Amino acid sequence: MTTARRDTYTPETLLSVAVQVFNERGYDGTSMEHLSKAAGISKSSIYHHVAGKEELLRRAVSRALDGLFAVLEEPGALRGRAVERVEYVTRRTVEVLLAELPYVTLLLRVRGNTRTERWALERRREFDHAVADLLKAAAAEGDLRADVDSRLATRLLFGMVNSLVEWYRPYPGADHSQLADAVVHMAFDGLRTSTT
Amino acid sequence: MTTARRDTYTPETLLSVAVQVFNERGYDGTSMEHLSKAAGISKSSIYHHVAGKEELLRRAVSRALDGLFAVLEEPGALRGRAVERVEYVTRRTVEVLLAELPYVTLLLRVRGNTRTERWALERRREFDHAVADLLKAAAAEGDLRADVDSRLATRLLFGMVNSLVEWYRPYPGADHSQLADAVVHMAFDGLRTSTT
DNA sequence: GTCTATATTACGATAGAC
DNA sequence: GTCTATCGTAATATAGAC
Repeated sequence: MTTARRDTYTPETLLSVAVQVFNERGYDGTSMEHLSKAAGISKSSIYHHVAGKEELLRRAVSRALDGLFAVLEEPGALRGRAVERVEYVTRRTVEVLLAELPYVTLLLRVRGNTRTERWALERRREFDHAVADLLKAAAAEGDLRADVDSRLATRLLFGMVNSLVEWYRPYPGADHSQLADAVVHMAFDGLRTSTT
Repeated sequence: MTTARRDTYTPETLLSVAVQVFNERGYDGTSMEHLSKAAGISKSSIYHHVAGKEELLRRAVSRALDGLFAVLEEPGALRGRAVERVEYVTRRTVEVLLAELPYVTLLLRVRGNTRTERWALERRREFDHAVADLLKAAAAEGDLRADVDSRLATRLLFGMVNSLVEWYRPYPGADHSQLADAVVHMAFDGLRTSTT
């Protein structure tokens, strides 16, 4: 668990170490002792950079949420037919998830035990609702199946997207857009070769 | 399966209380004090029924794993075209997940911090691998898309299925087969009305 | 079977030297 | 900025009465 020590830490560089440990052991399963060993500095040195464990969590989930909400403001999410906007948001959500993998991973595992965690859950709900509205509009325009509730479809869609954090591990030169294509294709066209 | 509250606890009735608290607070975020208050007995009384916190986790994930692996032995998973077997296993997995919701929920959240958790993760991998083999066979028979890797397809499929534990809450008279239909339909035929 | 009381360790966080 | 030392609390688990 102990890693090589760096020159000096900033809140940001310390955060990257902490998030990695949080994701390996779980937030509640990670002690300040675990963090200090992973960072190569003492427990008290960590408190020089951040107020405590929960601030590290807050910084991490904030970064993830900022990335996700920014997608909703991009032109591709605001213009065109609803179905195209849904596909765009889905694809970009995958890309943000992969680009900010450790931070989004931590966000998706928050349980709600502290105020910070409950705030994160609330913001996630806002994001999901925005996408659910898009799905509903796409169904109303006749481009998406109307026999499945939009809320259910959104949940299944993001269940699939979010599950990427459970197994995807980046490698040098990884092509995120290709994986995003596969996810969008499966979500909108399904696994089967021909519809029955 | 009896759910009636008894005068005194057995390991099984205590387990149902513990699993509920584990799922609300997370396993690591749950103390024996939390469990004792939820069960209405003292901490030391819990130790009369089980050896400790980890035994409760082991019993819970074992129950979930037994339910999932049993699906693979059912006739529908062993006979017929591969694509039909995949659909059958998917549908039955959803049904087992919903029938044993608290136990499967806990299983899907283990991180691997203890030996019990690592054993659970290993068994989950075995299950996923069995389904990936089925998917590969279905693609080889031409019934499933061949342009998506079978392991990737399996991961996305079960990402969607497993995400049910994040939001589904049972209610009296709930129709699990209907939800299972919706999941299978979305996974195999997609969200779109017409393929492009 | 359940309780109170307690042993023992681990945890988050702080104090103060350098 | 980092350290050692430590505080106060909360954790898992046990002892022994009833």
